Amino acid sequence: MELSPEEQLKTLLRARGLRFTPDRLRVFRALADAPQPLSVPALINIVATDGVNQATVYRTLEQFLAMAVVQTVLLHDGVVGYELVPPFSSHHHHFICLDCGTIQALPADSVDTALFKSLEGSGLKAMGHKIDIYGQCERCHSDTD
Amino acid sequence: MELSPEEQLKTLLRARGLRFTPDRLRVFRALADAPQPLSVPALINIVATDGVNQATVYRTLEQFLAMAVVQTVLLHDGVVGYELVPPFSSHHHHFICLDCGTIQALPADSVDTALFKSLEGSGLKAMGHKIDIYGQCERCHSDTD
DNA sequence: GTTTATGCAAACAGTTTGCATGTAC
DNA sequence: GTACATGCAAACTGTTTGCATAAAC
Repeated sequence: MELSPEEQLKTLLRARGLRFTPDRLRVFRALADAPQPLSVPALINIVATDGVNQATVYRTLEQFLAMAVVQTVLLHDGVVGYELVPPFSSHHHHFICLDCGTIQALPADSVDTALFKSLEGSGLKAMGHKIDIYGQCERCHSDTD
Repeated sequence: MELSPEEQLKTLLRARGLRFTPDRLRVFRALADAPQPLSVPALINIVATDGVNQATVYRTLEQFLAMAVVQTVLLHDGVVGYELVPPFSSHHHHFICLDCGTIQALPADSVDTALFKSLEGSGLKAMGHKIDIYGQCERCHSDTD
């Protein structure tokens, strides 16, 4: 049977002797509900409305990172962002249009297969990755033709 | 004819009304000589031996970023690193070992070819990308066998 | 000679830490 | 009841800024 993401979080916390508290759930949900990775200030801002303290956010992120519940990604302007890792979120890549700035998710399959193939025989064992592709989306591309 | 990377930097600076100074060249060389992206403290540490001031490093990085001479990448522990962009450095991707934290450059060719192939027929036109692969390097992988 | 770059030190912002209190188990 | 989690405030670190001086052009 399948556990809900929040049940999985509870299990993971228990396995480490940590407690499943309302504040930790609030941080988790803020990340789960966000359409994009969140910077620390953005995350603090969101959960502050639920009365979660700054220090608690920092401590929680550190634990989630150690538990591999979240991962860091680089936002456009050199700021570090946090997002849930699979299976807590779906695995995908991003295509960022340099003209109009829209970001669209790319299905992971074809890219991933290609990627792992390219490492064959290298002795490297890939366990995760992050891909951002920049260019022109269909609409902007046809505009310049 | 081909200009050397340092001549190109000079030209780019001049084009913006900025000056080609010894300190800027030292920051540029530190980045060019580094086998990996450098965190700000690491970079400060390196050029400090040449007598470059902290504030100068921050100001120079900001300019290089605006000039698209450097780009930011995410280091293993959620720290932001800086590296030269092509044509100032060769185009490559990174393999980050989750065990020992070392970062190694991957030749771009095989990965890139695979990547562009995966976009065929999508209507998307890729112009640039950034790939980080996480996993175990050869040494750490054999340690756990 | 003019304009930009740099060094210094102060100001600032973001992050971490210690300790008393509250809460999950 | 015990051990962990949280809130608060102070301490700390990294980053930015203003201004006087130095250097590039």
